[in-house]
Amino acid sequence: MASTTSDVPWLDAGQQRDWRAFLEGSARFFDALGAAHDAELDLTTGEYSLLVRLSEAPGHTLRMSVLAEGLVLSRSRLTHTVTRMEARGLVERCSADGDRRGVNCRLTDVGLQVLEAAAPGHVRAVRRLLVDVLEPEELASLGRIMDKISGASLEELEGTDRCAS
Amino acid sequence: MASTTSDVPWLDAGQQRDWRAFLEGSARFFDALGAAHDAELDLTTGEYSLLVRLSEAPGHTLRMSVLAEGLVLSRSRLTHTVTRMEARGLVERCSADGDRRGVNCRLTDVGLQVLEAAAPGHVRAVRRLLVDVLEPEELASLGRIMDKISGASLEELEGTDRCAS
DNA sequence: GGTGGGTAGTTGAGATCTCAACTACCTCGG
DNA sequence: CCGAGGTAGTTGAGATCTCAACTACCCACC
Repeated sequence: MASTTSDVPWLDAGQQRDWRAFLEGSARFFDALGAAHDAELDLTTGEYSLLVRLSEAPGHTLRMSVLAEGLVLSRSRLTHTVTRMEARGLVERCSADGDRRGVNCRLTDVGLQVLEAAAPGHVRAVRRLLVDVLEPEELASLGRIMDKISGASLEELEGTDRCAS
Repeated sequence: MASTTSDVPWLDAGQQRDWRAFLEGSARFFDALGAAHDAELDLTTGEYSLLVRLSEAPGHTLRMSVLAEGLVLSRSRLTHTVTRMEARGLVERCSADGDRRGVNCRLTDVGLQVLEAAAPGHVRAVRRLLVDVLEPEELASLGRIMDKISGASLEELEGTDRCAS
């Protein structure tokens, strides 16, 4: 884009390069990670993340809304995903404690087994594509930087329910 | 995940944190960027990127395969996307020069106008969510790091056609 | 000069995602 | 109590994406 119209703070060449590197790098990374999952695992990356969250939760159980927020999924998308995973027996819904609107999602034994079977392949892929590609201090920088980015986006969408519609 | 099974090089706590920061940060960022596009622009982020590529190409024209590779899209997805954009008059297909299998995609005048109308809002969002959030040297680091990540993923998928099926 | 193997792009059906209702519940003020 | 307004989750229809054929073409070798 030529920067003819003024009063818009265009990006300079370096910013442009860096931003595009981010755009392209994440696209390629998530694409390659997805390909690795397709090739050797029975779970998409999204399903895997969902199971991981549950496996870390007390009682292997989490409220739908907590899952949605944590996984950066819309409520609707989570509903559909959980429905599919429930049909496969990986996960089950149970009504929540006090609030009768709430629904809990619980990891089943089968789900745990599937997760454990998938974990090595997943971790190998994350190493191959990310962790082992960077110097330790680069990985740490990436972590710090991405936290800042998370923060800014979170702030922008607070109040809104982009991922909670 | 507890790391009981051995012989898999699990991530240590720091690596885990950094990797998850990347995962969550990109998800939140692209979600927020998409929301910004929805709110003020007539183009999704993907459509915007496609128009940008064309606008930078000689003759505002690019081969489908080049577009697909550059945008990290499968051939099939690009076909569908271009079909929809062509129906909106943003872009047009024309048969390529020497190779009669090839198809060129060209930016139309309308497409250029729409792109120019969208650019300020897009750039503002990228600033707000990324560029202005980071110190200049952080943005530069991010760029370098993401280039390395791109490289690793590209290497992994070379030969394969994950994004060219 | 034709045949085998590759490349470019498309197609359509099924899977997934989005968006806007919609149900059911909670909460709080009056 | 009851009603208004908010929250949790679901639903279904339409949009989009994926995957596996499929068409058309190029190339190189015999």
